[in-house]
Amino acid sequence: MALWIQISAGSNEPIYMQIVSQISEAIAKGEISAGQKLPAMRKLAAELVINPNTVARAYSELEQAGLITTKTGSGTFVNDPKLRTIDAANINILAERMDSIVARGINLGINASDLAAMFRGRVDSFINKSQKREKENERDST
Amino acid sequence: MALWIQISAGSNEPIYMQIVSQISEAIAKGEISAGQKLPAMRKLAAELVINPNTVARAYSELEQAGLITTKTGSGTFVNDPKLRTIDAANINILAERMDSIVARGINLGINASDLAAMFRGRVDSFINKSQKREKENERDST
DNA sequence: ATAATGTATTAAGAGTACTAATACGCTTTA
DNA sequence: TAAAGCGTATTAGTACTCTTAATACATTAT
Repeated sequence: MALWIQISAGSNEPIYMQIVSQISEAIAKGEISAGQKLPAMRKLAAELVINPNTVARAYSELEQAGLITTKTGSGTFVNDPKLRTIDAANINILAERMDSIVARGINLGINASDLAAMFRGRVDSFINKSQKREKENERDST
Repeated sequence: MALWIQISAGSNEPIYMQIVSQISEAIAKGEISAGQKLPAMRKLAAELVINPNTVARAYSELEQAGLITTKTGSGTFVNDPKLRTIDAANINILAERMDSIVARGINLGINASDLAAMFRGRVDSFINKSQKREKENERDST
């Protein structure tokens, strides 16, 4: 378990957001499992050569999103996916973001079928990794 | 043809971006057709009670995205969709945005099938409107 | 106790978003 | 040709965000 997070300083995306995105996606893909401990804020900050407050900001966002839980003195841990609840407001935000992508894709000249297929492909790549992980975990615990 | 653009001042999304999004989606849905003239910057600014420069900023973004063309002295017009070219760089950006949405959806507890179906639904709603428009245009020109 | 971890506060610099005021150049139209 | 309409460009200022920095504090683990 080393350092899977890569930040690019030249990006227009804020550093704390890059961290949020990468950890979010890692959790969705099952690359980090429930209960697992994330790197300590100071350590991660040192490895990425950024300020600890920036990491704290990222972890704070992730906690607010319900993905992790921080315990003072102990560390930061990934939540159990089963605890997550589907909120209507979040669904709406997701729908709006989808609309934005759909408009962008169509305006780029991509037809409807290709666009849907593309999205399906991205979903599958998440699920495949997630299922791989589950198998590995089963084998490990055996 | 009145004013379909609605901006909310309290939104965290910048005003010029709200304009960009709404016009982009309107173009994708075919609610604005190729060759059609957009509202003059000053007029739109007056109607929305915002600064003309903000509208100029929005139109500038749309032009850079290849969706519209501005002609000094004449006005701003929607481009012909057939002229749009699919760029690899844009596809990658689209893929990244999809990944972000997929992670978000899965982490919210939505399963893969539902997520893909949801996206498909958004795509269809665009296409349906687009086709409706095409029929109306055929009828009008008859 | 000591080390490790997260929390909180305050301050400052850099960059971005938006508004504002204004002037200029091109095109259409009377 | 002159006026009106439209987009372009520049400069300035205010407000907000991102990031770093320097600390100090509270809780937990060893």
